[in-house]
Amino acid sequence: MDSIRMTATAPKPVRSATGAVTEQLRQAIIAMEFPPGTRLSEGEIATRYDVSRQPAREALISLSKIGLVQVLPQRGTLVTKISTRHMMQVRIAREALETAIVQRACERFDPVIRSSIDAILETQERAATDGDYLTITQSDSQFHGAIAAAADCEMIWQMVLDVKAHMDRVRHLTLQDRDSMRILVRQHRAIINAIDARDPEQAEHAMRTHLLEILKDLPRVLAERADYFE
Amino acid sequence: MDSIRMTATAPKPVRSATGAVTEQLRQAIIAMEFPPGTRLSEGEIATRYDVSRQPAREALISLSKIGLVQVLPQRGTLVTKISTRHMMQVRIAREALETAIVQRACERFDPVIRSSIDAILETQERAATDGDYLTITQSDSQFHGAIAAAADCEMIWQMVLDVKAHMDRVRHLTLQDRDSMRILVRQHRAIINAIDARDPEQAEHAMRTHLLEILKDLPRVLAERADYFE
DNA sequence: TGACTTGATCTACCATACAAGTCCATACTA
DNA sequence: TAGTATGGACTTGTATGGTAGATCAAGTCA
Repeated sequence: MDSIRMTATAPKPVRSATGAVTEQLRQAIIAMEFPPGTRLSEGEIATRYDVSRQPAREALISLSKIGLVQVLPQRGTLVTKISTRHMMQVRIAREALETAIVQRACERFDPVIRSSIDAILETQERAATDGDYLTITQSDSQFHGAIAAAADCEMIWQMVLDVKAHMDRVRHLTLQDRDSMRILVRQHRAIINAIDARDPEQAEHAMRTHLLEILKDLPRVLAERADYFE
Repeated sequence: MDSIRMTATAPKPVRSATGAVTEQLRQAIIAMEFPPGTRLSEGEIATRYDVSRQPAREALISLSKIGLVQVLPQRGTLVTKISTRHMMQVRIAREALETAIVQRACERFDPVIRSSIDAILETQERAATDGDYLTITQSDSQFHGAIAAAADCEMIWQMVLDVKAHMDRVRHLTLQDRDSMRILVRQHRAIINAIDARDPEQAEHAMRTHLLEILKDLPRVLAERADYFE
């Protein structure tokens, strides 16, 4: 399990309190531990993660830049509700960035990183048959990140990570069955095959359909959990 | 002059010390008031803008997220040098995002905002003949922002603003002559014409050539000011 | 009754003090 | 002289006190 941390997407361990709180809080929000609309506060976060108010504050500011929380001056901080209008832009942005990445990947693709991708796909294959949701999501991020790294687009990948957080939050609401996991792995293979063949149009198309798949359950979630939306 | 603040791209006035310092520092870095490699420090910024260390610190953190400065823990903070590798990704990212915006603009374009764009173009026309660099850059940002707003892509525009900061810094180094200003206005007209005609391919093409123009002087700058690069 | 005032109690924001790591010049030692 | 400690002057990171603004409920006056 620890070997996957050697891939290009492995985040460097954060030693600072601010970084630690930011990361934990980010994951907690994505995992719906703090549902949309939840009222947070610097002091609350501080005591929860056993740090002072300052790191807690800076963590909230960081997440507000991404758009996961909303800081209302002198009033409070709350977890942003999901907005279909916002999700539309998130989808467009991620699609634009990641299709650009795979197109560049068809021109320039680091062979060393390429060889490491097969292992990621195998991990996904096993996780799909096992129905292992956690491993699927983690290795999915690794897959996309590895492609970006191989295409020398790591700065763009950082941008993708920010918008991806919103999609991950929605995805966490859609209960993943084995079928959709298998579809995901198949789509991943289609993407990497197109890159291997240096076919930009095919790669772009494969990536686009893959990303479209992620949000196809959004209307259902909207109907079921209207309180999470605005 | 104040009427232009009514357009969609006008940032809401920041009353907080952190916001004010962030904005001033950002513009100062873009204007090369702090050249790449300059060593900053929280205390230094604090005294310069007459605030305490805390707002200065948070401003530096914000700019480090964009990539304009680099915070080295316990060591210092410096203005990031220009990297051709980084600028390549900046160009790809902005191209991807803004072509996506104009494509969406061909499907959906707010007529009220559309009508305000003509005034922006006229302002640019005057500024180009006058050789007014400041007005050109300001209204350029307004033009792109207005298109994003009309296409209901304001969240994507925020992302563009971040990467645009890097391109603006390079652009500030290339002394703008009247000819290139006129080219800029002509390209803007080509973009808006394509959107008016609801021609996605043409709009994308026009935007792409326009953005390509901005960085065409990058090699010359690299040769002249190698100390700004890494 | 209804509009307004007031005050208690939240909040984020800012200022300041302290802690800990880094760098560098200087002094010391072999 | 070359190498190594060492102490001080930086830096960012963290903790905490205090302030202004927002909210809301209770009270007051018409």
